[in-house]
Amino acid sequence: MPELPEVEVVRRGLERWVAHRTVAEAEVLHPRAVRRHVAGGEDFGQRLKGHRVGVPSRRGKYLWLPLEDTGQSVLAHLGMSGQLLVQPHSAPDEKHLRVRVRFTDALDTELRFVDQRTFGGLSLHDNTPDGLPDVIAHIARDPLDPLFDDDAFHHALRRKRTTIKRALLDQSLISGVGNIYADEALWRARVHYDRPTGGFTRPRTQLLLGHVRDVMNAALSQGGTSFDSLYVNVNGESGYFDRSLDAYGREGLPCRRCGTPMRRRAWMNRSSYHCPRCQRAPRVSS
DNA sequence: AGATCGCCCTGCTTGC
DNA sequence: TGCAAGCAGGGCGATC
Repeated sequence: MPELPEVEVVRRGLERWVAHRTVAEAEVLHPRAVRRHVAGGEDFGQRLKGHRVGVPSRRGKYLWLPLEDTGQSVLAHLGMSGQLLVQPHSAPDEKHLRVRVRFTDALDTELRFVDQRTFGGLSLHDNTPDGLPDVIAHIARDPLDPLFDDDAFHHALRRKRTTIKRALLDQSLISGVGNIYADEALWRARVHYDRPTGGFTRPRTQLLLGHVRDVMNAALSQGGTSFDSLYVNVNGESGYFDRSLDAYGREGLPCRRCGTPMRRRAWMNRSSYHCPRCQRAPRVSS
């Protein structure tokens, strides 16, 4: 499940292996992969053809490839199971290959979007004056963005009548945090997922943000070293995703701080993992 | 209008 | 053994 660090690893791979190449042909093999492109797969391919790719950018879990001199970008979201792979032409098609992009140069590689569960996809959008695809203008900056405003985040938290894990997953408040890193950061900060945000003090917000950044940077430093030249996103198969987790997936296992068995709770159609001792539930649970 | 919920999708795991 | 249900879950649109 790619979250910010995994997507950033992909972005770096694309910057190295795809930037500044000109599209010869884009082939859509599954319509759902480009469902956000209303005009359809054929049109999507035609519009990429002949354009040069600029430097890939990222905000939260979204990444995009600017198409130079068009004012547009190819936006990508990996969803649950998406991968962007740079493969030799001769590599056999992956079972869940959805989109293939070939380039005009003589390098023997092509870009492939592979996605088993098809929650992810590619689409083409106009850029805002900031160079951001217009459809993600509502996505907040992510906590590794130098322009992320800690103080504004704190005030937004206090304004919202919600609980802390919901807030961490709200991409309009802070982007790039998914279920896994939310649980990890909350465990590190010793905060229960159902704690109301209205009562957060400035130091408590700062502490939590620090842990969010720590856990993401740790994952990033692992991921940054484990992909090779032709495999941009390994998505769980070869190393960077098996980083040590302290909370997520550890139901029944001893808390690494206090030894108390970790708990899993059904939460918003998914799971929340926490230590019942280190992360005390609020008195009035919603 | 802000908060909440259901749905999209496929493969692996679990249980009867 | 075989099938069905459960589970993984980000984001968007509908609904309250």
